Amino acid sequence: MRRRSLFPRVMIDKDTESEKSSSDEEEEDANVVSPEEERIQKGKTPITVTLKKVCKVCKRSGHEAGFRGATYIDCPMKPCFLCKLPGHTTVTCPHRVATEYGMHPAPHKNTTNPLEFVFQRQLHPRLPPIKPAHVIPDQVSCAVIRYHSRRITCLEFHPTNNNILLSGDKKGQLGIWDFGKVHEKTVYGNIHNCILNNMKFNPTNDGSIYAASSDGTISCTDLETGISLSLMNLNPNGWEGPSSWRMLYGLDVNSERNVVLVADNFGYIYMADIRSNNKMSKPTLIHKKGTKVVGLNCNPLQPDLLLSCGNDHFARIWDMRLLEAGSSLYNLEHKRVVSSAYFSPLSGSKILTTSLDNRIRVWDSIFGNLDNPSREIVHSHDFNRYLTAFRAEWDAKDSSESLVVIGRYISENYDGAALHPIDFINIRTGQLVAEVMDPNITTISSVNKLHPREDILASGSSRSLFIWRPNKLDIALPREEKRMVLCGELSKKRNKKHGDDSDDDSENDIFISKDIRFKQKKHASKSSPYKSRRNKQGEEYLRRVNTHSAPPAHFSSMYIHGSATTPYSAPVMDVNIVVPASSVAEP
DNA sequence: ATCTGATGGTTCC
DNA sequence: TGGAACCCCTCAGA
Repeated sequence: MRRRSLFPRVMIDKDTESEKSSSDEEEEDANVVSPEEERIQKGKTPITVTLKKVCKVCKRSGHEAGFRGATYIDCPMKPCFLCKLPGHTTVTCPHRVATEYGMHPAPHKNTTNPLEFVFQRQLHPRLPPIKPAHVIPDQVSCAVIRYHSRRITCLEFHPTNNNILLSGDKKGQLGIWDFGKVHEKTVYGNIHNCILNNMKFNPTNDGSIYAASSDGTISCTDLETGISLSLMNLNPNGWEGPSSWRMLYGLDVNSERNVVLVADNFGYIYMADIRSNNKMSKPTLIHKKGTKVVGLNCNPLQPDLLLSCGNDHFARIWDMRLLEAGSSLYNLEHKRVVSSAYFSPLSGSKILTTSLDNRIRVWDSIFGNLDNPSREIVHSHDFNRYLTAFRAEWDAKDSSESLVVIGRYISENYDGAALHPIDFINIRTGQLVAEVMDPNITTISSVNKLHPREDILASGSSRSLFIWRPNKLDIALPREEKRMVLCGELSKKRNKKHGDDSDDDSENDIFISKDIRFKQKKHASKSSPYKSRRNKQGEEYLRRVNTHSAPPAHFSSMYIHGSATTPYSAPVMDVNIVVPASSVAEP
């Protein structure tokens, strides 16, 4: 009291009535002050701080954006966060209800023109149906591991060993995980010293991998020894300021020419010879000068056909034999930054791009008209600064080249939990085929890769890695493994400050592995269904005690649309486009 | 439970 | 062209 009397009295006035007119924002409320306090203050005017409920997005009062429970309420003053069009919010966006909204499915050609017929047959000797439904699992089990110290930036499956997943992170570390033997992982932390942007296996030696990093180098790392050699260093003089520091983003290998292709943040492409490990020729400007080229992809059938994409809003097709500035064969225009562009993995005749305008674009044939995409699928993958860019990735096992996987940015309220699923999309129809999520994984899985040979999905979410596979595969597992249910932290990360840069993060791993088959939402029960055990290494883990029968089907980890066995429980709403009201009614 | 700090890149002027 | 402002659903650790 005595102390306070030295200062003007500060009143905190918490406003709960958002409906109040904004005119009273400026005026000071008449505060009720006891006569004694008034005497102490001796005429000092109280300062009133009014905490008015204000929309954190547009800073206006009358409505609030943010989570209400597990449902995110959009700011009505902004265009739809999903499709970016004005007039409605994400909640009522028709694309949220159905990803195929506004879609013109790939035409089933019923042509009588013999030329077209021949052309069509040449492109698609047989047009198989999308990967059969039974191969898209209706339930998945999942393994989780965390050994990266920064968020994951890229994933790659081993070309011959089915159980090896390679992962790169923002710090430049390269992780090798044998998810067959859940515990086995290796982290190489001394290859790069900042973001590992892309990696690709050496086509002639699957024991080594090439990686492009923002430190401006290409590395070739032996997976066994971790010994790495540098094929290129674009910053030989070290840091001379941001205007000269070159970072490498896009990377691919042209196996016919034995050349590693990389692209930098200033719009240039570089080549390095695999055999001599030397930089070849001079760099070529392939995107707008000064803009980042984030992706390079060689055509699987004709490696001299190159696809690039970047921050100048274009994906561009090039002929390697005539590679010079401005010589692109085609420029595929986008409305915003293109974060990935890939030829289809089998025929190489389709193109799939992911752009920050929240659209996945598909060109059905590189031999056809490339002026406009064949389809644009509205999908939430606009990302913020803390996430790795989303990329739509092909399923190389789908002979119809229709199935694509991509993580989703905006969450959905799944039985009270805000989850960010990983979406399987049929790019011929725009339909959402399946969504993968787990009630325990609340983070956004922006990095996803499908196994080239097996029904396995790998995801990178923040610093964690996930392996998802259908439960039906469990049938083939030995009994003990089949029932193996690990959940929880096996070892706590030591508190370690920066300083000695010893990079022995493998010592600090947090390891989590769990089976999510029967996982229920967190708040369902407070008592833990897990018991503490120790594994062979003496590490503690938690094992699920089977006290309950299987939960309701809608807690399964994978939701299949239109499936009779696993009902899709995401909210179904009327498509009702409304003009945003100036104020949203308070609950 | 609540808060905070580390973080980039794009767009606009 | 450069620089500042801005950016809707982060994440992890304290």
